[in-house]
Amino acid sequence: MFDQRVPGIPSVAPAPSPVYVDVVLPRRLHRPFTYVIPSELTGQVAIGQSVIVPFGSQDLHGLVTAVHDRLPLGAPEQGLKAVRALAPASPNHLLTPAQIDLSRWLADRYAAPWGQCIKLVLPSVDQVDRRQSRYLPTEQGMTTPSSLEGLSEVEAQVLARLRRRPRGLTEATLAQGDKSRIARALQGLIRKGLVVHRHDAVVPKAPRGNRNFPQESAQAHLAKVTIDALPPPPEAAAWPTTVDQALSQDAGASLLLQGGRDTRFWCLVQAIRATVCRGRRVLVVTGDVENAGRLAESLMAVGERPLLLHSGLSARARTAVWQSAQASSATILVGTRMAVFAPLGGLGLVWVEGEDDVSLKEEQVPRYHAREVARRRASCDRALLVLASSHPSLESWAAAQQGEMKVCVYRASASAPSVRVIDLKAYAREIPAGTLLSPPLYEGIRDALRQNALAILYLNRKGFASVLHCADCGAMPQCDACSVVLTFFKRRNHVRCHYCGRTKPVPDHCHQCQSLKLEPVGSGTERIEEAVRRKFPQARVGRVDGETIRRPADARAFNRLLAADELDVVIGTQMLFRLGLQGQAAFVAVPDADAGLHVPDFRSAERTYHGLMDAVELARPAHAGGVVMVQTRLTVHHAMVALATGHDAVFLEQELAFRQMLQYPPLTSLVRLDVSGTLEPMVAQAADRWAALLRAEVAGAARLDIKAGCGSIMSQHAASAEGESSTVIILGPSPAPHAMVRGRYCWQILVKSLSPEAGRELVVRTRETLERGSRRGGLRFDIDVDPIAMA
DNA sequence: AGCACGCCGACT
DNA sequence: GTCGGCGTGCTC
Repeated sequence: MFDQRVPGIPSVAPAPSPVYVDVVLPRRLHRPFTYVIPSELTGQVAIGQSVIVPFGSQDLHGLVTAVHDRLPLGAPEQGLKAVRALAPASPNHLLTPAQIDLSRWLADRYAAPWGQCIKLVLPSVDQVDRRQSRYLPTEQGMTTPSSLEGLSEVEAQVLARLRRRPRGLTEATLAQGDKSRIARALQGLIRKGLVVHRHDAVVPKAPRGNRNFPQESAQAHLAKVTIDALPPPPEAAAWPTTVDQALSQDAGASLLLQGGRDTRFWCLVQAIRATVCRGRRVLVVTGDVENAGRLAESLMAVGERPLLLHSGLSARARTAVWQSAQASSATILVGTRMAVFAPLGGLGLVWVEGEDDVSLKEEQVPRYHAREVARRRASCDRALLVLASSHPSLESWAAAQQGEMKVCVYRASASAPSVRVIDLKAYAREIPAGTLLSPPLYEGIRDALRQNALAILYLNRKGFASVLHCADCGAMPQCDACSVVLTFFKRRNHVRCHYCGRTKPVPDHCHQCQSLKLEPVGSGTERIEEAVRRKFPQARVGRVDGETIRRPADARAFNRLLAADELDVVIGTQMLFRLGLQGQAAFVAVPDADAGLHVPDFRSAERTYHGLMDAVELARPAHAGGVVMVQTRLTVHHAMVALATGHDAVFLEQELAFRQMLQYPPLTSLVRLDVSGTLEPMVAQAADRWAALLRAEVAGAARLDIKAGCGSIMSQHAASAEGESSTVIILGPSPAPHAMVRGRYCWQILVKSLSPEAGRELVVRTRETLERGSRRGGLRFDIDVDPIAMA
């Protein structure tokens, strides 16, 4: 069809139609695969097009990333398969250049296979409906008497069933109940030529209906008027002007917004209106499903019509939302992490709500951080990026300090409760063993009960490790090199650093105060609930944690209980902050604020501080009697000082200084490498090999630097000690904190580097060499760029 | 990633 | 002997 040469005119190199395509498949594969374009598809295959290709024994949707008119380098010369079909010409199967770029960026940024990244920008590539493939008896299978063949019992049964249904049966129908047995029999029958497996590569049906919008509340129209008329909260008076200026900048500005939940929501509504006025679209991303739902509902209540996208929706519902976003029928989309890839064009505002939330980081490959993707999307569309939270992440705050974004702090001082930091050491003798109930805490609860008001106890015991601490001063032994808490191994009687893997004998005295009372901590918090119940037998006590609140329905039930005034004291973990109890408690206590510091992670102080801030937010304003008590043995810790004085900057500046001193993010860039497999010695050996490879590369680069530059010769010793002079530092390998996960042994290596690219590039290069070697023992090599926690 | 194939132990 | 569980290697 393309080859319409006019006869008579000599064929002077007519632009040849491409004959080969590179296809990226939605699998964990690092390279594209080359296919032949069959003659009937000549001229119809373009970059960005989704195609159906045979891959092994299955048919897959893949994405065309390149077209060639001759065999591309590296492709096998024979045995190439042909593209089976084009995916239907629906927007569902066509990536825009922007989406291709985003997926490519993601693959580079997070050292992830491109195919996996494409799944995020085009979820429907993964949906070739396998249930539509059918098994059919062949002619031979229809005619041969089954008794004659060497068939197993199951094979004979399956063949008999298929003979009765010459149009074939789907695997789902055939394999009811007994999957693998029948699948195996089918393979046997196929091998014997009695059955064929036919893939019609049917594309999933287009979803019906337009129920993608959350229910509109009856008062929405009225509400819109109300909020417009509502004066801005005094602390955020400057916001409308700030947003207006930011939106007017053509380059795409970034703002770091810090404030309470209600203030932030007001700011969001203002920003949305200003953006929509300019004819541009809005993407709002937040950490958890409930919050996304709540935001969407609140936006509905003020008259907006956001699309809602999160992992709680069915695949079909998600596809529908995706289509609506692409079809431009919506201007606002609210959702969780995954929503940051929604195909919403012409963005004017990208809002990350709760930008410090760790759930914005995906823990599966590709291990992206939605905040970073949001940044990328905003910059591609020259949109305004707003990172909003009650307490900024250190990353974002440092970026603001560097002048990369403007900071807007809208704190309503009037709504702050009175905060008291209690020194547990001072009450050591008065506290019943293991209960942590100091006299002031006890009084606080009693006062709240007397007023018939709510008391909340926040127990931060997430990710507890076995750690030693000094009973006198509260200090915890740390790794000299990594400055993270050392984990205590009782059986081996040693302490170990999870970052660099070094072990030491258990120290016999505290380095801070020379006390000899170093003891393991960790069990005290469990007894608090019991102690509260015993001390206040008349109080109605409720517990909120991962066990009591499993589903959103549980949270609603709990809220109903509270609303009906059925609870006096609520004890809980971070889960407390998701219930929307902000500003409701007369008394909030944190019996053991240090608990969060017992996590061997350089971010443990930041997490602890954020948890404490969230706890403070649960209390009423001081003028309404709101009191917060925070108990600690580390009263001089910057988190406690910041909390006691109410000056965020105390914490942020001090913490940033620590990170700088110890070369942690945000001042350096971190990559965690996971080596896992079924045989421990092989895993350990492979991890050693990778670390050695990395060190060799680093040393090689350092030698080059020396030759080129200063000429001073680094001694062997200094080189192997990886001194400050090096821009890349390799820590480990060490067994992962949870050394065995699902029968696989895990080891990890940390790569610290001054430039993010240097670390990433080094890691990717060495993985290639490593994977070229043997892959026995089920070894896997995973890369986590900017890890948020140790695995 | 997902699938087939092959080897091995448990059971009819 | 058959069944089904894993470990291993391959996919244009």
